[in-house]
Amino acid sequence: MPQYREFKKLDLPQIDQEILTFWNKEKIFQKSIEGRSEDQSFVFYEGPPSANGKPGIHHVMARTVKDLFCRYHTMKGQRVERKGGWDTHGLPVELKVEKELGITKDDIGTKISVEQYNLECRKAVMRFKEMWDDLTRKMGYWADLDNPYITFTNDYIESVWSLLKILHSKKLIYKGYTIQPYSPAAGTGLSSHELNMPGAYKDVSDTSAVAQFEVINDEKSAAIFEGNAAGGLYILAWTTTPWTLPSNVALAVGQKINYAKIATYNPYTKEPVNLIIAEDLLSKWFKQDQAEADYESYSSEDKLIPYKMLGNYSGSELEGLRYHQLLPYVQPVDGDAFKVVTGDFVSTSDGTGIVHIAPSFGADDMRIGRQNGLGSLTLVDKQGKFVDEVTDFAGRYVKDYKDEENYRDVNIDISIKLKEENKAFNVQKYKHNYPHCWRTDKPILYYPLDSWFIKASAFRERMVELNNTINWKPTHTGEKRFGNWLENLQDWNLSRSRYWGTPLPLWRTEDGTSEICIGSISELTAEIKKANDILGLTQSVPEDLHKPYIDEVILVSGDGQAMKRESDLIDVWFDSGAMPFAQWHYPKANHEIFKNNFPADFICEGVDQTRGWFYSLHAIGSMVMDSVAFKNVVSTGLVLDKDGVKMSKRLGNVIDPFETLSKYGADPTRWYMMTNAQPWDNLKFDVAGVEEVRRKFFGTLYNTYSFFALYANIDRFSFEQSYIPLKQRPEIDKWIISLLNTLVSNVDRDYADYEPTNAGRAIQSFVEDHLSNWYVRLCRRRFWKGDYNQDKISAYQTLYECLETVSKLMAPIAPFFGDWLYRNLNQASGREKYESVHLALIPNVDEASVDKALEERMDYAQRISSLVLSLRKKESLRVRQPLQKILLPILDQRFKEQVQSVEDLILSEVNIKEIEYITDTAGVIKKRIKPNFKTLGRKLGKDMKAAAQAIEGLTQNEISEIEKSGNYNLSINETNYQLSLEDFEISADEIPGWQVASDGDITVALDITITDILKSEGIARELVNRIQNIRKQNDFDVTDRINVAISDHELVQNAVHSFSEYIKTEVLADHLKLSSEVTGHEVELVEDVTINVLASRV
RNA sequence: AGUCUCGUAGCUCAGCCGGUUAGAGCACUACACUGAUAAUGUAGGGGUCGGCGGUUCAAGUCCGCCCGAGACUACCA
Repeated sequence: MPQYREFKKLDLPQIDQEILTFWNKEKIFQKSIEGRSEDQSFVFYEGPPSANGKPGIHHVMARTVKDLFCRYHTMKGQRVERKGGWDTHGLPVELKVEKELGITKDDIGTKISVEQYNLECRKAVMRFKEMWDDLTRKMGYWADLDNPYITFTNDYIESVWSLLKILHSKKLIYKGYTIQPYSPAAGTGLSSHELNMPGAYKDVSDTSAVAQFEVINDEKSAAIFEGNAAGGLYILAWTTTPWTLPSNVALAVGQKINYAKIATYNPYTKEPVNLIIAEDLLSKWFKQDQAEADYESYSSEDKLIPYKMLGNYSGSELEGLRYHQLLPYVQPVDGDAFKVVTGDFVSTSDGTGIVHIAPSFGADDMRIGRQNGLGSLTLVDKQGKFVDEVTDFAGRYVKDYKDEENYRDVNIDISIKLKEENKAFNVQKYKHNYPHCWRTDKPILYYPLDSWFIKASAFRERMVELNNTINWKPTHTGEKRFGNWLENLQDWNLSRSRYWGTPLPLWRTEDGTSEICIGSISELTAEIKKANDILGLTQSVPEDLHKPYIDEVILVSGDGQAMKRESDLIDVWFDSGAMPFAQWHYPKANHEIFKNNFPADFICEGVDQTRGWFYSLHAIGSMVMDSVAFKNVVSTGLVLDKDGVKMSKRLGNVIDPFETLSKYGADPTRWYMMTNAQPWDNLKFDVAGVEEVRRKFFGTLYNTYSFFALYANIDRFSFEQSYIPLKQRPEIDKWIISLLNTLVSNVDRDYADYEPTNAGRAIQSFVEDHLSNWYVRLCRRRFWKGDYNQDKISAYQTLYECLETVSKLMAPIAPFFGDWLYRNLNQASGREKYESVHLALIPNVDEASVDKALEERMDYAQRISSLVLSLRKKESLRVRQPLQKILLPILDQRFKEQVQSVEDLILSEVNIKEIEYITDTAGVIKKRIKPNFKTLGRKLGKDMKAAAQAIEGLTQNEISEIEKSGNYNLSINETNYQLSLEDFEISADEIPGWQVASDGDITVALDITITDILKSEGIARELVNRIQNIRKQNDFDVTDRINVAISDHELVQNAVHSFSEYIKTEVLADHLKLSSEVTGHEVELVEDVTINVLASRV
């Protein structure tokens, strides 16, 4: 018969190795997929990582979550394919290459050809693939590494194009311009990624100005002009970028904000003026004494400038007012201008409550401009200089972009001009947070740039609707973070002016009248042929669809004009969001596969992907398929260092995943990550925690298995006897099986609900607290004592079943150890046909074996034992010393019956002869009464406090009265309340004359009298213990029989005399004798008494 | 700056519908145990549950404000 494998010690990294080799050799991963039917599929999408950087410990986190649910569903009998993937395009790749080559974006096309550059990117992008694959294997992440999808392949690009074509044909793709961060110093637009680089936002001190915009007196404004004091009527607007003032086309007010009209004098020109400003902000610009000063008697020499209130207007009343252009260099031709509009973003937290609008230089401004049909002015060029039309400032940089010598801030000069022309109300330095270009360290500006867009906003409501059907873990990420984002969804800026990425498949005629979107290579082939024919060219489809080759392709419009490709690339997020389609090269191929694999049942990535991959998947799914792209999504938190600080190379607190895996093994790492905190909370990663998991959980489980293996091998237990019905098993077996089934049911539910932490913790608590620390400890003797009888077989079967079930339940989180344990059991017993736990199924719950009453009484047994042990401890009575009895007050019959049926367990656990149950006769037990707040609170309300006091003051007699009659009449503040037994919590408090210990409603007293016979038995047990130690020291086998000789000391005489048989059985001795001449080990029996013991093998 | 999340013992975390001694593990201290032993048990110290206010008979739990940490978003003028 095969033996259960036995080990010297627990070596988890070694187990990883062994199981990895086994998986490889037997192709377990493939079998786990192929063994499941295709119509039982569970669809998982792998979010593609970028292999141009090394994997970190946080990747182990997300991948553990991914892996465990895929494994779980496999073990539920589903077919779970996991196609790996690589994200290969995009800015991070380009930046890295540029850094390595020591070039900047400007050098591309000059110092290095685009061809060469893209070649470098292509080389760089898979640089760490091997390392990633290695990590994947070592951490036990099952994914198909041999057939990954790769975003830079022609097939992938073709699929992406086909999606764009679908969107294009739905008229969802348009060219427009948006306001984007732009670095005049570097001459390039910046991505939000670049703007989010650390240090990009800096506190800077800028010249800010409050400008006076003079309102035109016309029909519309007549009402506002009414009651004016001397001087013109001006609206005040504040800006930190005076250089945008020449491009001003509107002023925005808040619809619901209240504005005041006041009369005062301009602080620079001293001219009388009427000003409009948000009422709440008056105090920001005017002091109390200015309000109190007399407006009429002001003269220009006075220091104090008075003001007086003239009227109040709401924002809506101001809407539509016209004003004279502030700095009339150029007027817009593409729309209306110089009027007051309303904007929802206007607040009164800063400035004047009125916002100056220059659509070319602000995203909000642009948006509000579009909404109101405003024109725009762009009086600054791409170098950041004023254009010629701005006569007096023409050619001057709006910020110091070039480190010019004697650079003079043009904003100051503009402010001076405004002051002189009675157009400035206030000019001062203002400190604020402003983004800077990470490369040049110069302030960026926001500039209108041409872009291609997807009209995602048209699907806003549908996306929100679909999102509500997605199961998000945690909920708030989906409802709040993602949901809020969708509700404010803007169009998707698709284009990127870069080099290494999927080219936009759009060709346009010079004048923009004709455009074509290419959706496939065959279409491109046809179009090229057409162009060749008409334009007389000899081009062909490029072998590589990237720049620069694709840019060389000229197509032809319906009317015979040449069409050139729009030179932009597409956003990489579109690449990754296209993976449900593109990973199968759909729609060019694999229609059936695609149909079976859309949408995903489950995806998982870090929270940082909420607006990234999660969004791009969702958006494309919604727009193209009118469907969610995934049904369940887990977003994992960040992995921080043990002090809660983000890991970074700079701080040197980065944890190398390979080191952790090889030192502790994959399973403890995974287990720690899943059970220490919910995976969506940030994890403070501390290797000490991994070590603790290894020791406590894996160590305990290993010990339990080792214990089982040791005795099962001796008894040659291999589960060959038929399964003993639970009814015929001892109480404790039924109990652990009941707990086990409860565990299976909970864990199965938790896994199904994407709650790995609860699942792991439940398994851990079962193994540590119940299986090892209670079941095995109490049952030890059943395994090593006596014949191979029904009781023993029952013990083996029970323990085996627990271990086997645990191996299955833990396998999703700890795939190596789970499989190792399963195989160790199964190979010896041959109980199941599966060669790996990952091919097995999560066991079914046997509802019939769950016995809550049994679980309750075992809980009593544990608590009572614990109380007795603590009493022993207080009295310094070691457990080996038997004691006669414990006293247990009983409050109701059920409790007594429950305890009685576990009495034996308690007695042997705490080494006591009997339990004396004491009922409440003659007031032996003193009781304590407490109100049951839950039931009483509802009844009594305000009287609760007084009632609690009254109840706690009840006498022993009154308490017994309540117990007997079952009700009590309580009168509080002249109100009578009829209370019943359930409104009280009565428990035993003390037994006068005895030492007691209590835990909740259980109270125990211990009889500490030691009779002679008890004392002898105690000594006998001490002897057994010493002899066992000697056996062990001598390296006897646990089954060896021995002869024993003991010094003839008076202390041991009685013990040996009365308990000879007991001692002999315990230590497997054939003979036991007392002798005056013993040459064995010298051992201390009790304090100050030393005897000699000789144990020799028969 | 906004949105979201979090704040419970020295550390990592539980704490369900609000209900009265606020728990567990680690660490620390002491004492036991030792046919599972690179384990284990018992006991002990350690908390104004981030702060303030509110709702309620009752708040760690619900509400508001503030402080602190983090993530995401951001030209708020």
